[in-house]
Amino acid sequence: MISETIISAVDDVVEQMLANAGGQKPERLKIIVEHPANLTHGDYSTNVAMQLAKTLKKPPMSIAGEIKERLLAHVKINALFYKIEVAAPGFINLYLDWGKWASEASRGAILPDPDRKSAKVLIEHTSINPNKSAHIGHLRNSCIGDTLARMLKRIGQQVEVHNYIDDLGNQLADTVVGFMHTKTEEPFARFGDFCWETYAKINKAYKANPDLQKERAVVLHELEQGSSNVAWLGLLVAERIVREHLEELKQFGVEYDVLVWESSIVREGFWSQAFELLRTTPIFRQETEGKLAGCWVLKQAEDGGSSADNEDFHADKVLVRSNGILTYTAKDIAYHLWKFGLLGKDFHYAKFTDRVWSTQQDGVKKTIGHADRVINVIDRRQEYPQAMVKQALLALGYEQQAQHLQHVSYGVVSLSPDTAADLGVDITERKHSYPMSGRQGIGIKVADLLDRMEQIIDAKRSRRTGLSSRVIAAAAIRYYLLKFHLQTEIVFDFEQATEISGNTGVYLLYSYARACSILDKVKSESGQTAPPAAFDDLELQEHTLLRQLAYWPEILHTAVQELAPNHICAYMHELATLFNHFYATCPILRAENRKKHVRVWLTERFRETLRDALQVLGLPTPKRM
RNA sequence: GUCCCAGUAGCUCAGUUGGAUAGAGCAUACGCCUUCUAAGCGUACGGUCGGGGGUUCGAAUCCCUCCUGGGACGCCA
Repeated sequence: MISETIISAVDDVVEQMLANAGGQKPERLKIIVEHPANLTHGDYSTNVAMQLAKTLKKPPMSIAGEIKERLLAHVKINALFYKIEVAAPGFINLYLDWGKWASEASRGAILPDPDRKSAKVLIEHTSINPNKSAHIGHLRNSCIGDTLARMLKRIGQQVEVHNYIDDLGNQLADTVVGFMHTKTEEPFARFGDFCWETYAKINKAYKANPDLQKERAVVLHELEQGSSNVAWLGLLVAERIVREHLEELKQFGVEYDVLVWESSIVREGFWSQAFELLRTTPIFRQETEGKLAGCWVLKQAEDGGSSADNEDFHADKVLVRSNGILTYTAKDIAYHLWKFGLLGKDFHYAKFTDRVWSTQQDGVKKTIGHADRVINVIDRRQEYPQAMVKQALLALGYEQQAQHLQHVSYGVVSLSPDTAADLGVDITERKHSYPMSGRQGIGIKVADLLDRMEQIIDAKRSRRTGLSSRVIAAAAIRYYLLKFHLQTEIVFDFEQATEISGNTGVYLLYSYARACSILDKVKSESGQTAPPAAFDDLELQEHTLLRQLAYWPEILHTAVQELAPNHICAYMHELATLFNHFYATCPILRAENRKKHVRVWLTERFRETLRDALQVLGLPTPKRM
C-alpha cells in the first residue's frame, strides 16, 4: 500500500535525522499519512515534521524541508512520486506520478494480496431467537456480520461463519406457551408472522394473568429434557423459523457455514465439561444463602464496599439457576470454550441446507471451530454478558483466547416518531425515537420492509432492464443498514430508509451500471485497456477520481482494522460521486485519441474498484439497470 | 447508586489515534436531456460542532466540569 510505503520511508529518514542529531526517537511518535482534503495539498501528506519540532529543537518548516530532501532521494518514494512540497506550518505534501501508479494498479500490485497462511477467524452473527419473524434490528446484525466476513476474506483470511440458535430459551418457550393459551383467527402467510402475533399475545396474557408464566418454566424444562411432546413441538417451531430466517436473509446476500444449536451444547455434554473446568476456579461457586441461594454464580469483585447500599444492583452473574436450569451465559461460556478448541469435546454435523451445516448428535465429524480469533456481532445491550464470557476464559487461564475474543457491538435500531406512529405506537410524548419490542409486537419486519421497498423502486424506476426491483430493494436496504457508524443508534424512518437518490445503494448500483454501459460501447474487456503512460493536463474531475481510486486499498485496510463497514460505504459514495462528476464533465467516448484512452482506462478502473467494493459489502454488480 | 455510549446544518448522519477553508444525503428554491444510462449533474440556502473552563503552534477531536438523551447492572437473552 502507498501509505505504508510512505510511512516506512519517512521512518527511515527520521531515524537518520535523529541519529545525526544524536537524539532519541520520541516514544509516542506516530507517523500518520493522510489523504488531504484539498487537491493543492497533494495526494498524500504527513505532519511528522511538526511532531518532531520539540525533539529536534528546530522550526517545523526547516525540519519539513530536510525530510523533503531526504525523501526525494529515497528509492521507494522516487519510484512513485514526482513532487514533494512543504507547506506551512510544516506539512509535507507528496504528489503521485499517475503514470507510474497506473502501471502498478493495472497489474493489481497495489491491492492487498492474500496474507501468508493466516489465523482462522470465527464470526458469530444473526443468532436470532427462533420464535418469530425477523425485524430490521436483526437484519442490521446479519448485514454487519456478513460484511465483516467478506472483508476479512477479501484480505485473505480464513473465515468461518456461525449462527447460534437459542432453541432452549425463554422466548421460544413463550411462543410455545402461546400456542396453547392464546387464540388466533386471522390467516397468516408465513409461520413466523403467526408466531410474531402469538408471542405478543402471550406476553399480554402474562400481564393479565401472571400465573401463566409458570407454564413457561414447565415448557423450558421440557425443552431442555428434549424427549416430550412439548420438546418436539419446540424443535419443530424453531426449525421452521430458522428456515424462514435463512431464506429471508439469503435475499440480502447473507450466508453461513454452520448453525450451532443450543440444545446440541447441552446434549453433547459441553456444559458438564465446562462446569467441571469452572469449578476449579475461585470465582465460580454455589451460593448457600441470600437472594441467590442455590444458584451457581460467577462472582464479581466487590468495588469498595459501597455496593451494600444498592441491593437492587449486583454484578454476580448466575450461570445455573436454583431450579437447576442453565442460563444463556452458561451455555455461551461452554460454546466459547469450544470455539477456541479448549473443551476437549466436539459436535457432530449434518447438512441443514445444501451449503449450511448444522450441529446434530447423530451426524458426522467435521473440522469446524478450533478458531484463533473469535468475533461476536451482538448489539450493545449485551456487553455485560459478553464480558462475563471473557471473564470466564480469563479465570480459566486462557488469557490469549480472551484477548482474541472480540465483541463487535453496535447500536440498536429504533423507530422514528412518524414510523412508530404508522405502527400504532402512541407518540404523544414526542420522543426522539421509539424502541421496537418483540414482546409488544412492535417492529418493522424484514419481509414487510423488503416488499415496500420493492414497490417503491418498481414505481420510480425508469428502465426495466437488468436487476429486478426486489434485488435492488434488498441491496438498498443492506447498504442503508451498513452505512452508519456501528455505535450509532439507527433511528429508522420509512421515508428516509426508502430513498433511492443520494447516498444510497441504488446510487452505487446505478453508477456501476452506467460505467458498464459505457465500457460496453468500446467493447472493452475487463482490464484490457493498457494503462496510459502519462496523465498530462488532467481535468479536475479526472484527477480527483484517480486519487479516490488510489485510496481503495488503504480504506479497505482501515475498515478491516477497525471492523467498520461504514468506512467502505463512505468511500464508495465518494467514489461514485466523483465518477458521476467526471462523467458529467468529460466526454469519454467522444474525446480525441489520447484523452479518450485515459478516460476509458479511468472508467475501467472505476468499474473494477467499485465492483471490488460492492462485493466486499455483499451487494450486486449489475451490468444494466 | 455504579458504569458505558451519544449530543455536529431544519431532519438523518459522516468526520473523533489533535492538522490546512467542518462535509454528505434528505428537505427547500432555481437551472441542465436532438449527444456516452437524468435512479444523474449544477447553483443557492443552511453551523455559538450541547454550555463553560483548560492543555498547545493548532481542538468537533484530548483533559476537567455542568446540562440533556439513550443503554447496562435480571435465577431474561
